[in-house]
Amino acid sequence: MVSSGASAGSPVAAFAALADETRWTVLETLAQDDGAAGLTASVLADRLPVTRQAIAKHLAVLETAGLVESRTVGRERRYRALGAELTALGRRLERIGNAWEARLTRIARIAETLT
Amino acid sequence: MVSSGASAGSPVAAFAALADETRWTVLETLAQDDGAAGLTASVLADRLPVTRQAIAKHLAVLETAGLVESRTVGRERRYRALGAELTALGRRLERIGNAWEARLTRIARIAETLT
DNA sequence: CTTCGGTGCAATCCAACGGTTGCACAGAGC
DNA sequence: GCTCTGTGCAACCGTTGGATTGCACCGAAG
Repeated sequence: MVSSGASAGSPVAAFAALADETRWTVLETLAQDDGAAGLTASVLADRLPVTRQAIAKHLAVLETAGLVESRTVGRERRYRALGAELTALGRRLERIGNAWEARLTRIARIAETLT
Repeated sequence: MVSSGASAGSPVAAFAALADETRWTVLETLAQDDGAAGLTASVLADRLPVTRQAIAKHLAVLETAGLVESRTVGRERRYRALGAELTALGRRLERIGNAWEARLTRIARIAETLT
């Protein structure tokens, strides 16, 4: 499986998922309160000042972005934060930034040689 | 220097800046074609299928997020991509992801001990 | 001085997004 | 059986955001 993770294809979708304050709060709440069992949308809505449906939408976005995982227990759906995906995304950003910097310094060196 | 960089405060603003395809194209174009002189909004608009004003807005967003730097030459404004900021943001993401993972494994170990 | 190319500002348009409310459905517990 | 709680779907609303057009301004070149 490659296509659904945050480290796949264009990272823009993942960044869009991370570009919302409420979504970050959801992620952090999941990451902190996670007892490997996961939290339901209702529980999250109970702790955050937004409706359960809003939370559900955010969870859907996060799951599509691959930053969250869900498993259905009985009639309820528990969500877990996927820190590894976040890490992968971070490493990817780091690589891109380094590549740009490298190009800059290389050009600078060439310019220096020409002087 | 703390408030303007992409690595300051909440990273949400930086992610919002990175959550747009056109903005990424602008960034990549800057990073590739950069001859240390930088590119103007007009030049960018010439290469990308969007208006100069749209580019200007994107550049403003990117500069606010600290991902781009501008310097005024004559009557024109040249922009440079700041790869280092991107790298810093990436490292930050990496750290958060690792923290979440660490918490998970710690909880898992405790659960194992209880069994 | 006049002209031309690069910017900046403001108004406008439309799609996407976050959030809410309401309802309908499913499953565990009495 | 009935009830109560957790989900899911759909419609709706206000705001944000990407993009356009139009105009005014300023600086370098003729």
